[in-house]
Amino acid sequence: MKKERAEGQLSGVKEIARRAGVSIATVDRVIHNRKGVSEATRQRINEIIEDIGFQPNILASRLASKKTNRFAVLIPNASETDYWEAPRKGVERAYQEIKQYGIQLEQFLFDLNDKTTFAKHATTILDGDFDGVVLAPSFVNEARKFTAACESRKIPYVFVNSDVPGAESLAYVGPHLFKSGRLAGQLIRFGVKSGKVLLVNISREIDAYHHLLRKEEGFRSYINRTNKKNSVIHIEKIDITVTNDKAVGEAVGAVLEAHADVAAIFVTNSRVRSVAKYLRKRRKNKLTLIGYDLIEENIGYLTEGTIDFLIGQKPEEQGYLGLMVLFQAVVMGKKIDKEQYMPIDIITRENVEFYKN
Amino acid sequence: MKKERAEGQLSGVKEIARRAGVSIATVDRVIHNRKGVSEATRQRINEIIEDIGFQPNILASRLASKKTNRFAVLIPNASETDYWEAPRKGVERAYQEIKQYGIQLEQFLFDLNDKTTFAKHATTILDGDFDGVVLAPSFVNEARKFTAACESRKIPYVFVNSDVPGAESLAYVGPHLFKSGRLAGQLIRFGVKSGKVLLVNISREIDAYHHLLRKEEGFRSYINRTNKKNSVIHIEKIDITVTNDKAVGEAVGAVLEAHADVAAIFVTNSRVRSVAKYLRKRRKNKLTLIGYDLIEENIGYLTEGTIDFLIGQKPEEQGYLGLMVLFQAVVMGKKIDKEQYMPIDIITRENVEFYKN
DNA sequence: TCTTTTTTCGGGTACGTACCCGTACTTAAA
DNA sequence: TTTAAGTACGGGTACGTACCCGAAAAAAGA
Repeated sequence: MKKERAEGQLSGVKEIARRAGVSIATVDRVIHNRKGVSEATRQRINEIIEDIGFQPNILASRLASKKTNRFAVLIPNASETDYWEAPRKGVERAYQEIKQYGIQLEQFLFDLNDKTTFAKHATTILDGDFDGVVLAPSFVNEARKFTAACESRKIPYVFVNSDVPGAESLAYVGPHLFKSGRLAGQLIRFGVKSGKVLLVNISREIDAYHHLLRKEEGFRSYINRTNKKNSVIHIEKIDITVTNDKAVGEAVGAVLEAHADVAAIFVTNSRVRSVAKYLRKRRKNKLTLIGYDLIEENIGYLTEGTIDFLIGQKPEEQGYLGLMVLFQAVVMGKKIDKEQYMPIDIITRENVEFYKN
Repeated sequence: MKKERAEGQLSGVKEIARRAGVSIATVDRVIHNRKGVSEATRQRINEIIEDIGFQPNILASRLASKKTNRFAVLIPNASETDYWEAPRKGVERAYQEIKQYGIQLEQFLFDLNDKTTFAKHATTILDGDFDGVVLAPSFVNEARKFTAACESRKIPYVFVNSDVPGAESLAYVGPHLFKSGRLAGQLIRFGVKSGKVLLVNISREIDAYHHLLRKEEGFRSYINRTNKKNSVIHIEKIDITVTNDKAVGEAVGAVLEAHADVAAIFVTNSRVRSVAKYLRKRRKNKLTLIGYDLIEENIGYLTEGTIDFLIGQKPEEQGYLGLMVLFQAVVMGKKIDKEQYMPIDIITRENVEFYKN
């Protein structure tokens, strides 16, 4: 523990002021692009800043300016599946790290079964004088409206979990959906050399823009591209919009009876648990089963062997990074990569413990 | 952007002082356990601190106390394999984040082929008045000596990449070696139903404590446990201590000729590239090949299909977390989990791009 | 030339905490 | 009782930056 910080006299506004022969206040004006400085001195000071590579002391800066930034988070609540608990945790963790910089956070959780809750919260946020928003655009049209309003109010926003192409978001933090579908294809082919594979989409509403479909495209892309003469996999597919376990079981069961040679099943989201439940009851554990997300039920089926692979999308990390990106951009003025893809984790019984929570 | 930070008057030493009817200086003495305060007032103040849940403003604190902490990093240089470039990057990234808190960092890179360079740097560090060390205990005995010296000097240290059981380290940040071996076993079995599997250790010196052996144990544990009557995998094994490509190729080739029914090869570290090079030349691409680490050459073989799986250990994250853990413990006074296992990433051609660098 | 307005700048205080220094008060020694 | 040696505490300044306010200088108007 030394005293006398090394850079003490070399950097800092004081040194700049000294070199430029002006006061600290003037330097400060230049740094913050405020008016009241002649063009000549402004340039002189800027040169010196460039010269010594001035980096403002964020601690002192945030301390002196009692600025408070308000950020909003708009994501689904965790009632339907507990998937969204993880991003919440990540957001919370990020918040704990940055709140000492004078950040205030408000969380708005909407109901995945009720678009109007999204819209309602969106309005509240727009009226709430926020400096940035992290949101999951689960309802594409509603999200479009909201982000358009943000843009006109110059409120930066960050997408997490799924993207809305064309929007002027600060960044997207989430998985590359197409590629994660391809990965599922590769995993299937590693264990299944030929035969039929069943692809299952389970979601209350599946419209043309639904992100499940992009995973499906990726999956088909891989399987079709790697079909060789001595190794052909054929894809069967069903969309299931009634999402309770019973309905899912019946739907899947029907296909399996019609196609006895199905060797593997790929479920495009965390609902894989419903399929696992069915397979387990029918003792069809030999089927390779692949799905998404480390929710508790899925982990159970993975551990006991019904599910072979889960694909993880780092949900907590998404929440964490989503808020951090906003912070870095708005408070620290850093440039941000617009696309921040999460690693697509392959999770098995043997490594699941290191990915939990 | 609001002014008037919300907590302004509610927390802070000033408020504590007001409530206790003492001066700020006295409160400060209590907070830092300095002497010069009567037991009565000390208790009164501590109660108030508890009461309002006082959390010191780290910004102001670090600003006011011009304390500088010096940390040292002692890891291999990146000459032998470029694996160690990643932890370096991680350390650097952590440093960029914390240097504004008055942290100084010195990096010492030793030669993996020369124990004496480790020892030499160790001495320098011990003489250097550091407040903490992050080290990779590549040479177990030398590391033991060093950490013992650190303990007697009360210098906290953190292990990265591999652990030294029994040491009083602040934490271990790295993979769970045994479990990562098990994972390799599972991946192999997913593609290979029965036959022989070749396990290859490649390292200049392989003593009883070598961490490669713990991966081997994990691998054997999985394979043996899952051997069933209709699906038996037999493990062949070689240790290779001459590490150039040619020697490795010859050694592996000899085994493959002797055992024509080897269906898969598991290399316990990043040297898998040497085996891949051999297999590729001999056009034995149908063999399943699994190894470790996302170094450039390995990625090449993974992409073209010679290597099927790489197991990643998040090397950059290890460096990042290693330094961060030290920072959190020494500067922020946080309690640290002694075991910080990295996720064991399964990497294939299809998801490798999201794990790079 | 003398005002008035505008531009340009410096002094000084504040942010929340750390810590030096000085003082009043207590206790023990003379 | 006087003196010395603590003990308990408060005042005040500093850290590096932000920003208010007022003053000097320059420009514009008269």
